Amino acid sequence: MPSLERAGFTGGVLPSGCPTRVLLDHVTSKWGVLLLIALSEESLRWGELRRVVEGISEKMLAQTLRVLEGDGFVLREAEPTIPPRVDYSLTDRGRELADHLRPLLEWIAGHADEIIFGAAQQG
Amino acid sequence: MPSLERAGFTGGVLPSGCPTRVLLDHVTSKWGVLLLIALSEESLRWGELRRVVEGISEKMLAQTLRVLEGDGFVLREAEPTIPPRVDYSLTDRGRELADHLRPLLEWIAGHADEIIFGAAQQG
DNA sequence: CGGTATCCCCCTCGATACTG
DNA sequence: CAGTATCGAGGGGGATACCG
Repeated sequence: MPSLERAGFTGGVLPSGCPTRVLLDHVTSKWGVLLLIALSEESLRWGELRRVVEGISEKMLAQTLRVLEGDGFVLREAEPTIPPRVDYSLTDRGRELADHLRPLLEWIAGHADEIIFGAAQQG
Repeated sequence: MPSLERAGFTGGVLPSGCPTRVLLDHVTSKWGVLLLIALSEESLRWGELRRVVEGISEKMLAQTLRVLEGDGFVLREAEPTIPPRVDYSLTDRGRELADHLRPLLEWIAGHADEIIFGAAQQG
C-alpha cells in the first residue's frame, strides 16, 4: 500500500521525471480527464467521443487515446467491417482511475461558477 | 448539489469554455496539482515551495501560485520584514479541493511503476 | 529572501487535406 | 467511419538578469 510518503513526497515531493509524475501528466493532460470521464459512463465509438468531448480535434483525440491505451486505461476494440467500427471503453484499471477522477470533477463542477464568477474568497 | 449531469455532462459533456473546464485547466495545469498537494501538508514559504516541488522554475511558481490564489485556493501572507517572509497556505476551499486530489495522487503513485514499467494490461 | 522583467525556444495543439 | 500526415501559429515554460 504505497503512500505519497513512500513515493518520496514528504520533504522532497515526487522527483521530477519519476513514473508518478509521468503518469500524472498523462492523466491531467488537456484532454485526458475529459476522455476518461466520458468513457466512465459508457463505452463509446470514435465519432461519439468526438461529439461528446466538445472541442477536441481529431489529432488530439487520437493522440490522447493512444497514451491512455498505452497506460492500460483504455481498451480499443475494432471490428474489421466496412465501414469500420471501433469501440473505446475503460479497462478495470481505467475504471479505478475514473472512480477517483469523478468526485474531483464533480466538486469542480459544483463550485466552478462561484469560483470563476465570484470573488476569490479568503479562508 | 450540482452533479456532472447538471453541469451538462451526459450526452454533451462539459461545453468547451465553460467555467468547469477553465477551472479544470487551472487545477490540472502542469504544476497545479503538485503545488496544491505540497501545501495540503503544511503551509510553506516561497523558497521551500521551490525546493519541495522539484523542477519548477521561479516563473511558473509565481504564475501558478497567482492563478491558484485568484481561484481562492491559496492564501498568500507576506510579512513586511527585511528580509521579507511570505507564507503560502491553502484556504478552506483549497483544502476541500486537495482532499479530492490526494486520493487520486495516491492511487497514481501506488500504480505508477507497474503502469509505466510493466506491460499495458487488458481489462 | 522573494520576487519581476525579458528573451526566446520548442512543443503542443488546431486546421486542413488526404486515405483505407 | 475511423483515422493519418503535414504545416504553422501560439503560448507554455525555461534561462537569465535584475529589483526591493
